Amino acid sequence: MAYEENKNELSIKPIPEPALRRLPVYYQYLKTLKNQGDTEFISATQIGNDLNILPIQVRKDLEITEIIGRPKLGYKISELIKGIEDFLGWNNITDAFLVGAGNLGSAILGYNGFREYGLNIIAAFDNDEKKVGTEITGKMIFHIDKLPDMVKRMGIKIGILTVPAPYAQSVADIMVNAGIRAIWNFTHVKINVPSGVIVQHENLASSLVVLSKRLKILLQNED
Amino acid sequence: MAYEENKNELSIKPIPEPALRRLPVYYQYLKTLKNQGDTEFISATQIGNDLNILPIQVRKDLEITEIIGRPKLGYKISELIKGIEDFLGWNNITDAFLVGAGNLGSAILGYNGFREYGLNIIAAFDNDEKKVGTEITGKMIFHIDKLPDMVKRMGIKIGILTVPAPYAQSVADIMVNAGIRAIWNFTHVKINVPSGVIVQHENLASSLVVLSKRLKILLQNED
DNA sequence: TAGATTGTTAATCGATTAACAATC
DNA sequence: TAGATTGTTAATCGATTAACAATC
Repeated sequence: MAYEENKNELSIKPIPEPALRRLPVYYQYLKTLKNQGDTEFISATQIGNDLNILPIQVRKDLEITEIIGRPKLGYKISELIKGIEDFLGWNNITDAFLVGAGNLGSAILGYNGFREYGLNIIAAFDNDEKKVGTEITGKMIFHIDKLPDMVKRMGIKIGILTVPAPYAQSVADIMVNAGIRAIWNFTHVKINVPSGVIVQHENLASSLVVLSKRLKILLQNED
Repeated sequence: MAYEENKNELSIKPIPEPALRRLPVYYQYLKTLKNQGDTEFISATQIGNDLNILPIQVRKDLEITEIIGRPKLGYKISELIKGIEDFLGWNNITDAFLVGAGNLGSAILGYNGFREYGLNIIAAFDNDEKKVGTEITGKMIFHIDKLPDMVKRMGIKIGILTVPAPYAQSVADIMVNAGIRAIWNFTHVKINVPSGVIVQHENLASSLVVLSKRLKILLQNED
């Protein structure tokens, strides 16, 4: 019947972004639990306590991994970890390039933790001849002119943008023309890209505003 | 009458966090407009077009600054800028300390843009004797042992945490004991603080997950 | 067994979007 | 004046939270 069409297996249910953002938090927590190694199962109640999230929200969030728990026992830790990895596709690592090997760029290059989340930054680019040809924490720095060729040859889809603000748009243009489909933008400049290209803007000013408003309210309530 | 009590001037209406996060985006945009200097007024329609936000949402967001626009004309740019500054308290600058003068810490120290958003990082701390006593982009590096005294003497309320993950919790404890009330946490470790202290966790893994899911969906829809 | 915890269905809450009279 | 744009009130949408039977 027509009204049952959307019940079929292929219908893609949209994943709420807030839940998506919480998954890596659970993941890191579960990894720690597993390393401690003193329990095989964990309840949503316990996770919620430790992470300051309501248990019902924990259950809802974990539901999207399609891992099922057992009443009374909770969830099997190893299953949950595997479930999150599978859902987020962390088994097959995605390669990325970074452009702008300044302090922030170097910090990101040096932080190998993203590999755990399926992202491998394989090289960096800069226009500073002094940096070109050197390595930062094991990653080669190439001249920005080499980017288009290398993106095409290696089929790179993700670019990390850590250049000074005035260069942000022009470097983004180079990325897009080369075939980059997703830009992780760490500059505080809004960049324009054609449709079919994603920009994830890491907006520190927004976070700062939230922090200082919360602090202000906190301090106000004290006097 | 009792039922009118919550209508009084003093009742604090909660500010939706999503709207709060968008304010700095409008602010940066308006500053650029002002510098170009070719218009005195701007409509929500125009802002929405340029920023890819629905005009009605722009109006709702700007409403919280209590700046009123004029039908047909729009909002006066200079009033909006002032309105956002006032609402977010950017006139009186807040001082902050940063702990952990590695690459990421240095990047944040070197980025003077936060002063525009009311935050002034006045010094940094580290436990590396080689760094102590030196300056990074004009900011002195002190030994971490000096932190408690200086926090108390200067009445610092905000601490920025950019130490390696294993030190995150213990440094946070030092901050809290010293009197820090808000911690901007750039490590990927969840830290525990007593009530009355705020933690703003800058979770890059969450952003990365959103970016890669969106990219995956984009690429899937192409074949 | 009794009690804790699950998955599921329903209720609530808050943010986004729509509708529209007022107006420069 | 006519039309674009405002502020405000109402409708929609989606995420969070509550309720509860099923169950190890």
